[in-house]
Amino acid sequence: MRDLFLTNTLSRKKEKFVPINEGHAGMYVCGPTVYGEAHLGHARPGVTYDVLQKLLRHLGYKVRYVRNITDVGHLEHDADEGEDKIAKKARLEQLEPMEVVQTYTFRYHEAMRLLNVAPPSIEPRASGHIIEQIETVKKILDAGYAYESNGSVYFDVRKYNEKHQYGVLSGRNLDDTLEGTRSLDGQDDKRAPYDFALWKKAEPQHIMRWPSPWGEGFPGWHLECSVMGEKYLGHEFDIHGGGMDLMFPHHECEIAQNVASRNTRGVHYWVHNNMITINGQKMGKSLGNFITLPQLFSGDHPKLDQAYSPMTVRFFILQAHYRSTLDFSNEALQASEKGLRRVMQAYRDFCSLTGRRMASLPYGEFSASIAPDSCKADSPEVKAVFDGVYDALCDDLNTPVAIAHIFDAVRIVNSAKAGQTKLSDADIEVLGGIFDDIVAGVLGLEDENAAAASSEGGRDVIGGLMDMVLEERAAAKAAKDWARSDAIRDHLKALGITVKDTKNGAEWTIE
RNA sequence: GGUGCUUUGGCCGAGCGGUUAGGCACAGGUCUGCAAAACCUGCUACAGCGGUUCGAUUCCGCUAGGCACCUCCA
Repeated sequence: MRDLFLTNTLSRKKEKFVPINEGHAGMYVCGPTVYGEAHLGHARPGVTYDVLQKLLRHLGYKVRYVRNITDVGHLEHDADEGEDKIAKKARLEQLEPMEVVQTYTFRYHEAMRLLNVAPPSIEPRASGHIIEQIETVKKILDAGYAYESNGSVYFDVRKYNEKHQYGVLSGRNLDDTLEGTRSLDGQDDKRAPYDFALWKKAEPQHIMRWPSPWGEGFPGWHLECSVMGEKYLGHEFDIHGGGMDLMFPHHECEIAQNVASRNTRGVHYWVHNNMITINGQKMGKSLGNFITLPQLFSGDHPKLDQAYSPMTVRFFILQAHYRSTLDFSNEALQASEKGLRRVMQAYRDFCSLTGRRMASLPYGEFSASIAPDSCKADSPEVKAVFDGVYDALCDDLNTPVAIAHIFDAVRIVNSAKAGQTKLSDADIEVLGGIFDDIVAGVLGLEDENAAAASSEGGRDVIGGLMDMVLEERAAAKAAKDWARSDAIRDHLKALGITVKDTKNGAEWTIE
């Protein structure tokens, strides 16, 4: 099996991925808190870990991918009167909290589906694991790393830090943390400002509440990931992903909870994606500078010059390394749109040239037609593409470099199409594998044109009609009736069909 | 204030002690009734100042700018 290297936040270094169980990979990723529309920022982890998951599968691992839905416990502030995000939204919109959860879970799924982000193996919800969370709180209390206070239970960070290291992940020590922690009102129940809630007492007006040994309440935000990760992936598992902004305190608390409740940090590889910025600033809810995914897809936002297709957004994200910030701009998105079009056009041309079919991957599936560790290509150029693509992807998921090599493949295909070069059968097989397994499979780029034209067998009907129309135009051209042939082309253009004349006759694509 | 990251050509964005990343845009050419696409060619940058080195965009130091986390955030 080809070696995969990942940057582990714990060591701040690239490490070779060695799974706990050979041939298997367990991965947990922090999903959304479903109290609002998903925005461009949410697309980044969605796409990043989708690619990681698909790469692992392509390399031969059996993957269990768990991505949670946070539907309770995520507070506005860490203060006691901080309101639950879901409950607040429910109050504002006069809905049941679970109506809010349902609405935005559905919309999140819809956005992910459009981005061709495969659904996880398991998508657990915090509210569905209250019992398990209560059990974990008990264990932490029993271990002496938590205390009850006025109906709430808090994690005793100082006590924990005596034996263990609070801050291993984010690289800070307790004194730094103390120095930076603001004193918020309403924290009287806590012994120290950096202590965090495992269980919160529900105030009388609080709707989402569950009985517990400490009275009616609800679980603290950090708890769900520890609990559900353990439940579905085991005491220890391989990979935990999430946004860099979750590193502290969320993931730090997760590690502390794991150690306190089950005596292990639990996670072997911590992977963190960087943020998407706009005008150099983090795109986020609190700054209000976000563009939602539906807005992006429709173009309906003052900052958008045009609509951008889901695949353009996906390609845009993949053109930067996941650990770098990525700045949103119309220019950058437009460049991605054109670059993507070039890749997909070459993929289409490659298929028609060689009589292959484009990989049509049902939602969530991936392709594995070539072996990642043996390249049978004849030409050095094709070999270089193969090596370049796999080396890049296995080197900490370097998608921008992989894409750079895919553009080399595009050039190879275009040269062949122009009759400038010939491809051997072996070269065709390797290139086919690159397109099917990597472009369509791992990177998850699908042909939006083909999808439109081929829906429900429409391609055959449309194809027949197009043959008819283009024959008509060819006849006009033969008679040098340029007005007529241009009129046909203009008319089709107005319908969203672009016609290009090539040496081999007219070609058409639907926008 | 604490901690960490970052500064690449017109734009986006990789990378790294000695190599042209790549895309977009731009210019010229080939092809073409026109258009589009494609192909070929051109465009060689790494904030500033020092240092280490045979050699630095890449390592070290300083200066300046930017960002993130420390409070909810993907």
